Amino acid sequence: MAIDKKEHIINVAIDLFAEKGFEGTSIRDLAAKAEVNIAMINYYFGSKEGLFEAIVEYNSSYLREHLEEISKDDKKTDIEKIDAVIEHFVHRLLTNHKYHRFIHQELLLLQREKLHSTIIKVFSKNKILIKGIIETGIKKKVFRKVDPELTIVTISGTINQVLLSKSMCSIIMDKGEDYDVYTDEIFRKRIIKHLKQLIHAHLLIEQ
Amino acid sequence: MAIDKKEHIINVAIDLFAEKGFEGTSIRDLAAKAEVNIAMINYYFGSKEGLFEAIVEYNSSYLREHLEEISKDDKKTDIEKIDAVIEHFVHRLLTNHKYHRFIHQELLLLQREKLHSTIIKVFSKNKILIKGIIETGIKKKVFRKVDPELTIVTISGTINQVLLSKSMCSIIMDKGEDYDVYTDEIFRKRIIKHLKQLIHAHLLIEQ
DNA sequence: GTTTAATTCAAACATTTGTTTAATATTTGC
DNA sequence: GCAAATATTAAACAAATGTTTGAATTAAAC
Repeated sequence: MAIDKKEHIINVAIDLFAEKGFEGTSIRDLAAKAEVNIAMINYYFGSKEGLFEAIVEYNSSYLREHLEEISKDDKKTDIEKIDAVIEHFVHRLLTNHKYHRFIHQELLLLQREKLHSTIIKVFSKNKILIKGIIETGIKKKVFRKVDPELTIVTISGTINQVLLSKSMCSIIMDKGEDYDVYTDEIFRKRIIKHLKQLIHAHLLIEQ
Repeated sequence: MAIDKKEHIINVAIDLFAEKGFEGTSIRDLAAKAEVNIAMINYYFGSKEGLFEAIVEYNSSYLREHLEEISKDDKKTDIEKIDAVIEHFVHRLLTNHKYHRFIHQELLLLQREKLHSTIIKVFSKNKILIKGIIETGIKKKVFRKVDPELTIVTISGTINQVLLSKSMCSIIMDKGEDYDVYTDEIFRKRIIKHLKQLIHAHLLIEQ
C-alpha cells in the first residue's frame, strides 16, 4: 500500500503541476485530489520541494534507454536513426505530455537550482547521443555540414512548441477547445511527416 | 510621474514574473524591488491579475507592425521575406526575452483563460501573415509543398527552445553560468545562420 | 498475542498571501 | 491660493500557505 500511495500522489502531482505550475498548486489542492491527508505529503516527501525532486527522479530513469538503443543499432542507416529519434521524441511527449510540460515550466524559471541541473544533465546526455549520430553522418559525407546542437534544438523545439500548449495545438489544427491532440492519430502523423521532411532536406546531401 | 511609475512597476514585474513565475512572485517582493508602496499595485492595476493584463497590453501593441511591413514589401522575394521573418523573430526575442519567457510560461499553464486568448490572438495574426508568404511561394512553385503551420512552429520553436532558457543556452554553447547569451553577437549569428540554412533547404526547390 | 514500527488523521502552527482602509501628502485646475 | 482630485503611506484584514504535532490506527515482527 505504501509505495502505491506514494506513486499515486506523484501522479496526481504531475497532473496538477502541469496545469497550475509548482507555486500555483497548493498541498491542500493536491491532497484533496489524491484523496489523502495533507500531512501525508510531508510524511512521504519531507516537503513540497521534496515531492518535486521525487517526481523528477521517478521519471528520469527510463528515458535514456531507448535513445541509446537507437544510437547503437547497426541495422539502421544514419538518417534512419534520426528518423527513429524523431518518432521517439514525439511518442515520448504524447504519452507523457503532462510531465514534460511541468519540466518545461521549470526550465523557464530561475528557481530551484538543484532541480534545474538535474533536468539539464538528462538533456545533456541526450544531446551527446544525437550529436554523435549527426557527426557520424557528416564524416561519412551522407549529411551536410550542419550545426548539430541547433539541429537537435530544432527537433525538440518544434515538438515542444506545438505539443506542450493546448492553445497552440488548437491554432495549428483549427480545432475547438475540447479537441484532444494527445489521442489524435492524424496530428501525430502530421508532425512526424513534417519533421522528417524538414530534417531530411536539412541533412541529406542528395535527395 | 504617474505614467512613469506605472511603466516602472510593469518593467520590474516583467523581470520578476520571468524569473519566478506569476504565482511565484509576491506583491511585496515586487513592491520592494520597484521601491513603491505595496498598495500602489492595487491602486494602479486593481489586482495582481490586472497587472498581468496591463503587461500583455503594454507589449502586444508594437509587435505586429514590422511583420506586416515585411509581408507587404514588394522589393523582397518570398525567401527574402522568410529570412526577414527569421531575423525579426530572433531580434524580438533577444531584445525582449524576459517578456517572452513570461508569456511562454503562461502558455504552458491552463490558468487565466482570458489572458490565454489574448496571447493566442496575437500569435494567430502572426501565423496568418507568415502562412500567406509561404503559400504564395508554393503557388509560384518557388517553394516546396510544405506544411505551412508546422514550418512556422519550427521557426518559433527553435528560437524559443534555445533562447528562453539560460540553462539551454549554456548546454548549446558549452559556456559557464555567467555567460550572457542575450548580448553575444556570435550566438545571434549562429542561430540565424542555422535557421536560414534549415528553412532554405526545407522550402526552396532548387538550391 | 504482545511489542515495535509504520501509517493515518484532525487540529494547530507560524508565515505569507493579495487586498483594503483611512489618514496624510501631493498635484492639478481655476 | 484655495478646493478638488490624485497619489502615497502604514497598518490592518481575512484567507491561504507549507509544515508540525501528538494522538489514534494499522501493519509487521517475533
